[in-house]
Amino acid sequence: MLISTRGRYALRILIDMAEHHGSGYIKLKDIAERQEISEKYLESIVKELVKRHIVYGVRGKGGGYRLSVEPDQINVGEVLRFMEGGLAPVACLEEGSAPCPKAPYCRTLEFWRGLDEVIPRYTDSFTVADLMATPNAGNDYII
Amino acid sequence: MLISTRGRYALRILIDMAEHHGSGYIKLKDIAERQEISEKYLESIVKELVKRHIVYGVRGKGGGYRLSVEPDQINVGEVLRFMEGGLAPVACLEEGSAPCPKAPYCRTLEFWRGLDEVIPRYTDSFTVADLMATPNAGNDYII
DNA sequence: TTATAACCTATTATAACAGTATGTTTATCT
DNA sequence: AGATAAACATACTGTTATAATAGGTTATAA
Repeated sequence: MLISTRGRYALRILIDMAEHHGSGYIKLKDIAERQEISEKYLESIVKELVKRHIVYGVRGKGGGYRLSVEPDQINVGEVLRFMEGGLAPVACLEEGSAPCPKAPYCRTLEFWRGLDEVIPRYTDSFTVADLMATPNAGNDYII
Repeated sequence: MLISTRGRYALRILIDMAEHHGSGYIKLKDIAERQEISEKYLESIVKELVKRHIVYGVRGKGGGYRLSVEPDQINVGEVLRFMEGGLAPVACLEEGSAPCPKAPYCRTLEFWRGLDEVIPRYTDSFTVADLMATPNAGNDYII
């Protein structure tokens, strides 16, 4: 599995925040209820989004989270990459991994490199705003 | 990680077999030595290739394995898919998984579907013969 | 000063991955 | 016929990542 729940949930959190902006700060508890994800688990995901300055949080009563960037400025590929710690399809292309000694004569390396280009080319062509506008079969979601 | 060692090694085995065809049957022991992969682990991978009729094996002394199909007829995407049990980038698109109840109003589903198309479009455009012909930086591999 | 909500640290259950270990069957060679 | 060599089969195991939980601390508003 290329993308785990961390990447998937991060996108859902960002879309949820974008859809509920304007009315002050958004509580994790509310996101958790709407998205049917454990609040505690969301915390660990939002923590990363805060660290990356995509979201900012205010403590205490009346506090919560807000996007610190417009949805059309949040790149989906970038979010997935830092949530997942990279999107390399194979271990030998993970950044920080030791260079493979077989690389000079490897018959598969170029194939993997190509796949490793194709994925970000796709993911990076989306912003959170694009996801919000995604057409759905039965778009009857009550906001 | 989208692709585990099983998929990676399977391709290396197939390329190795293609490069050493003609001289009778190829012993797993030899492949294991050339590829520096444990023979026992290779067994479990080749087993799948035999099951899929891409490779066939002959027991006993002088036995070994051979490709049962020409390298240009072996699709890389297909090999990866059955070795990995699918290449879906997210759990909700795995075949055999329960349909997601959120699908009708999911803002990310179409995005994932798109990624799930992009990956096979790339992988399926390669055959084992293509991999063999892949240009390398320092192609000094001794066959 | 109490309620609330973000923030922080540690722990845990499960499953997949990557590989081992041991043995059985089938074929060839002497 | 017997030794050897290879595929084939089944079961087990250590390690790691995932997907959370649990329990607490700090900051803010009413």
